[in-house]
Amino acid sequence: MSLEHILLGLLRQPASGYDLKKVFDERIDYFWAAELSQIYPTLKRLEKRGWARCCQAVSSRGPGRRVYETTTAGRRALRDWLAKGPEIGDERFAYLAQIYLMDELGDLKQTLRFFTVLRDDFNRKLEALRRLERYWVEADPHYPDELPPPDFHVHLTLRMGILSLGGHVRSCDESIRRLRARMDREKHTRPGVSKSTRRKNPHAPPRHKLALRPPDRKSQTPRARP
Amino acid sequence: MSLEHILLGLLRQPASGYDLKKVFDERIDYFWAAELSQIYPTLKRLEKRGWARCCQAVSSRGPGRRVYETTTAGRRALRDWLAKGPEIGDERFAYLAQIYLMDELGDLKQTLRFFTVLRDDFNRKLEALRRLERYWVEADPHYPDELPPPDFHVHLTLRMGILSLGGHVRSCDESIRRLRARMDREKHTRPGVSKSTRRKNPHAPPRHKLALRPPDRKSQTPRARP
DNA sequence: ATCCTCATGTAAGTGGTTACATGATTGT
DNA sequence: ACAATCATGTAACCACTTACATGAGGAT
Repeated sequence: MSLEHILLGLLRQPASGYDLKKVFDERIDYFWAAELSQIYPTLKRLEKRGWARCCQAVSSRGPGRRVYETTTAGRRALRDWLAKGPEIGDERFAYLAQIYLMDELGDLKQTLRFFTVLRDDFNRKLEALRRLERYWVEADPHYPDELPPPDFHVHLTLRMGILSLGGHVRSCDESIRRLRARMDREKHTRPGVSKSTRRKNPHAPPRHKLALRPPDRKSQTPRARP
Repeated sequence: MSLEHILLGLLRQPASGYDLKKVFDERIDYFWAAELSQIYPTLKRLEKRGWARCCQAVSSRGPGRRVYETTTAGRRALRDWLAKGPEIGDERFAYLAQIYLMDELGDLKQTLRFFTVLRDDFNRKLEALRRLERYWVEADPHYPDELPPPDFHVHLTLRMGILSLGGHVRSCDESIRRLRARMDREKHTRPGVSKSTRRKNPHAPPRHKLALRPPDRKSQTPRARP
């Protein structure tokens, strides 16, 4: 479980479950989400396993705080996780599945609308990360070159987030251009409802010429499974 | 559940659970994975709900095939799903979490190794998709402009996959450049084990200057929750 | 004989979400 | 008085994975 290891990493600085939730929402958000209802039991599990220790603390309001901290055994587990290389699961992208099947709507205008919404969403997230980066640049005169190692790694993570989101936005832009080009071509060659934009019979099953297996089937990258 | 809707889309052409598994492994793989043990119960559920119908068929070897097909009610459900806009969950990226916490290893060389492995993995996946695209280009003289709508949407999906994976590879390349630059600088300014590459005390908790909340906290994009 | 592919499934477990329960303190 | 924030948690559910069970037919 990755959440366990992430908590191990964050708890190198003591924090309560409630504190951690804020860290996720305010800073980790763009690559990992976590709910309190999952954080609390995970903390207990870490404690039971000896990877984190807990001490009670008082709060000005509300119930007593349970402040956790990673133990040396916990840090060993964290290092093992980091050292065994990148964990790339088979990520699932529902929006790609939607595009794959969107011929069902039989209307390229809807596909176009879908892509613009998608683009705007990626772009909003991208802007949020860029704001964060700008803030760091302004706050620290020698950002990012002179950063101490922990901050440098945080910086690397943020850069990855910004660059890959930028890639997503550009992907959408390219698709939107292609879509518009195709729609223009159809409008000019046969005005009115063309046979390509609107399905003649919406109940006819779609025929995928392209959905053929590629010739070198065996040489395709197999999914990484542990 | 997205798998339900994906099956609804794929079953516009009749197929058995076993057939569908192959479709996932050979073509859908880069944006959605599915196991047989999940596909079979889902098919039953779709049938019970009236979104798919099933008919028995014989097989030359092995038990009888249960061939499913989407019903008109099922296609309505599929269209509703597609029409209600992109489904962008809070994707989790364990490898970004690993980078975020990798200062724990206290050795930039290991971070660099991590990034090169990551880059190679993205690149292998990218090459697989490019091979697929090349195959389509060669097989069809007027690819992609003259494609019928279903194939055009499959094409759009593949392009999105290729472009965003390309973005990931470039992100890794940039990080690798930055890492090398920093390592070079350290080597020249203070030869031997420098205080930036190696942690003096591996048990000291890391201090994150950058892990501060940005000034415009409230204006950050909230996660989309339905 | 033994293994691979075809073809169906079940059962147990994991990682995560949604909804609910509780109660103190502070601000409007 | 009412809502928001602080702070803890539980219970039920959901999507998905791993491991297991079964058995026919063809290939080595």
